[in-house]
Formats: sequence, structure tokens, C-alpha cells
Amino acid sequence: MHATLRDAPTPLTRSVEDYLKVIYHLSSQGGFASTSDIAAMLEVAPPSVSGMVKRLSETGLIEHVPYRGVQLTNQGRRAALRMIRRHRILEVYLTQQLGYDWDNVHEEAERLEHAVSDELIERMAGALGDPHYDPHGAPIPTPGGEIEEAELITLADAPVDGVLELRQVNDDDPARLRYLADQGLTPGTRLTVLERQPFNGPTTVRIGAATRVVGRELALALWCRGVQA
Amino acid sequence: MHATLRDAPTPLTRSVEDYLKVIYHLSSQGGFASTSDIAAMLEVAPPSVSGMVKRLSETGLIEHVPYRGVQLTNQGRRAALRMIRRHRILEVYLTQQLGYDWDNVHEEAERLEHAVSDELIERMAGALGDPHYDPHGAPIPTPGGEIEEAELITLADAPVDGVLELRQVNDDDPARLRYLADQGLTPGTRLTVLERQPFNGPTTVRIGAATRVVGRELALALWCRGVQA
DNA sequence: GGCGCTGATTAGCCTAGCCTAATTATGAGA
DNA sequence: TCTCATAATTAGGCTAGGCTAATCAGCGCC
Repeated sequence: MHATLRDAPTPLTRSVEDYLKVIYHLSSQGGFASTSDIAAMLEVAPPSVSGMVKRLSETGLIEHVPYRGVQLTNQGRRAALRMIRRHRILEVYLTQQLGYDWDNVHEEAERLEHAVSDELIERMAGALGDPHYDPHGAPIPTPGGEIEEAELITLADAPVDGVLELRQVNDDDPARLRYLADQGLTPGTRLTVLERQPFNGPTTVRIGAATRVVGRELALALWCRGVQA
Repeated sequence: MHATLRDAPTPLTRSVEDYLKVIYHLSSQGGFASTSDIAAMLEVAPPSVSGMVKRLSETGLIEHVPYRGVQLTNQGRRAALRMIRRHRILEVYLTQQLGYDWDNVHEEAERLEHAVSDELIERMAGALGDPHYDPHGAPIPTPGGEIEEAELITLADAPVDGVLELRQVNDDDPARLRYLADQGLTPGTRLTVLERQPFNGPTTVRIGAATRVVGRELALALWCRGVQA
């Protein structure tokens, strides 16, 4: 039998699920998630993290190297990916079936992800035709725990003259999401980098027939894939 | 401005919401809900109820008469009806939009009702055309906190020769719900009471062209309204 | 009117998660 | 190598919401 995201040996608390998700995101690039970064992301005090880290490593969900940070075990990673699948399926469902906008699904999904059953998530996924990406372009883990790892670069790092496809946008600021939707900057959009001002200045891109100047901060929130012209 | 079920002055905990729902159901007929009945319904020990009762009356959600029981205040009743609306809208949504059966929606709704926002509930209600009854025939409170109080009698109490419409079925036993669905005994069904055996014996009814014998226990779970023949 | 059963309450304890204040480890730079 | 800022941890406390054991109130029955 193959392990799937459905395994739920001991039901996890809401709080534990949140810690695992945050640790997943923080350790996805480098190796370790630090106590203070976890605390900042969850908006709790660092000693609260130390306490939870102790409990999580006792249950085998994370590995803790004192004064270095933590990493997910395989078990912890599966639990985290299960939450991420739930969150992203919920976001797609709320936007496609219930008229939510892509800038206000996050909060709702954040609460629901702890309450839904695996069955409900799979029914939603089925009703949506098993989507592969959430509304912001983030890949949705499969029920088996696989997740696409695309090599994306931000628009701020894209080479001049490159032809790009916008694949994913950061969803951490609703106002930015509204602005992006307004500008038609949604996943799938093709754009050509025309020039970039020196000293981390704005990037000028062509989108279809139009030309836009994108400031560095915004450009850092736009993840793209290179495209054969 | 009119008070609505959307008021949420202080967000309530999951546990508090459960207590209020149970107290609502227990005190809907008689006046007071007893400590031990609440404890039985929530599957907690009686002292846990005493403790929570103290907190709930301090926050003004219930009124406590020591050694007698508790009653909801208006504020508590509104909070309870809000949860009941959520629960019943969720049940309709899960059955109508996501293929759940009427015997397995309860558990899912029980968890989701604490996590959904008012906005999501109203979006679901809108997508369903603002239903008035849940899948088991129970009336859905309005967003304003009104709930239909129909005078229903159980099939076990229905007079012989009466013509009835089945309006609502108890949803506390999934196996019974499956049986009822199998027998076509769903809300809206017309039936005629043909006879009843003495000493609380079974009731014989005609449903369309068919005749069925319904045992007392089952008959007590079927709530009906008299109909002009 | 008093006995005793039942049900409610109080006393005291536990766990999960949070907090602040105090302490300790790490590692960069003099 | 030593110092010191920063980050992490420990110490100790708080609340919500459970629990068991012990006590107390209400009331039916003799």
C-alpha cells in the first residue's frame, strides 16, 4: 500500500497544522526554518515556538537541531502537503463555484482547511476537474503527496529581451492582487522584458500591444517561466 | 438597525458554539436544559458543564438557575440560531452541490459550521436559492434569526385514518436515514394511517399504492403534519 | 419530619498553547 | 582569543476546557 496525504494517524490540532505549513514554506528553499522566522510568520512569540518545536519533534513531525532550526520529517512533510492541497483546492473552489475573488479567498481557505474532511476536498477537486494550480498559479499537491517544482524566476530577475509567461503571483497582499487583476496580470499572461533601469530599478515589459513599467517590489511578486520566442 | 445573526461581538469558541446549540435544542420544548442532559449530548462529564455554564452566564449568553438548569438569553439564542442556520445551509449545499447523501452530511457540517464565514454561508444559500429546509426537513433560520415553528406530530401519535404529509425526520442515526431513503420516506411524502396495534404497537400506513408497517421506534422519528384529505 | 437517592456543584488536577522575564549559546568582529 | 549582540531556550505563569473525587442540594417516600 502506498502512503497518501490521507493518512491521519493521530488527528492534528489546528495549531500544529499551521506550524507544519509554515515550516514547510520556510524550509522549502534552504534547509532549516529558524525559530524566529516561524514566530514571525505565525505572529507568536519565539518561546511559544520553542515549546511547540519540542512537542512536534517528540511526535516525529520535525527534526530539531538546537540553535539551528527545524526541518520536516517525511511524516511532517506529508502532513504539510496535505494542508497545502486542502488550502489550494479550497481557493479554486471558492473562486470558481462561489464567486470569490482571488484576493479574498485566502482567509476563508485558511479557516476551512482545518475543518474539511479528505472526502470533501476530493469531491471539490472532482467537481473542478482536478485542478493543478490554485487561483494565484501555485501548484496543487496530488492526493499522493507529489508537488510540481517549477523553476521560476521573478520578473525582477528576468533577463532583458526575454519572453516570459507569468506563472504565479504572491498572494500575501490582497491590494496587490486587486491591482494585478485590474492590469490583467494573471497566470498565463505572456510578457516581453524590454528594459530594466539600473540599480534595481523598474522593469519595462510589453504585454500584448501595451507597454508597462513594473517597479521592483511588484516585479519580485511575479514569478515567471522563460518561453521560446 | 435590526439585529441579525451576523452579529459576532466577541468571536465564540468552537466549544461555546456547541454548548449553545445543545442548550437551544434541549430548552426548545420545556424551559430549562439540565446539566446532565447537556453533558450527555456533548459527551463530556457533568462538572465540565458546570464550569462552562459559569463562563457562559458571565458572558450573558445563558441564564443559570442553580440546581434547575439553564436557558438561553436573547443574545445566546441568536448565537445558537446562527449556528443552526450554518449547519443546515451546509447540509443542503453538501447534498445538492457536492453529492453527499442525507445520511452522511451531518458530521461534515458539524465541523464546517465553526469555520465558515457569514459571507460563505450566504453565498451558499444564494447558490441554492435560499432554501427553507435542510435535507431532513428541518427549518432553516433566516439571517435575521427567525425560525419556522411548525406543529408537527410523530407518526406514532398520528390518529388512525388521518392523512399526513411527512415533514421532517430525525437525523441522529445514519442507518435509519439510509433505510428511510430506501423506503422512499422523505419529506413531502403523503401517507394515510390505516391502523395501529395496541400497547404502542406498530402503525400501518398506506404510501401511494403500497402498505407498510412502521414500528413504534421508527414512527417516533417521523414528524408529520395533518393534511386535508 | 427525616432518610437517602439522584443530580449538581466544588475542589483540585491536567494538557495545549500562549505569554513575559531571565538565562544561555552562537558566531562575527576587534 | 575575547567580547558582545543576537537568537534561542528555560523558567514560570495564564486561560480554556477537559477530568475524577468529594461534597452538597433537592425532593420523593416512609
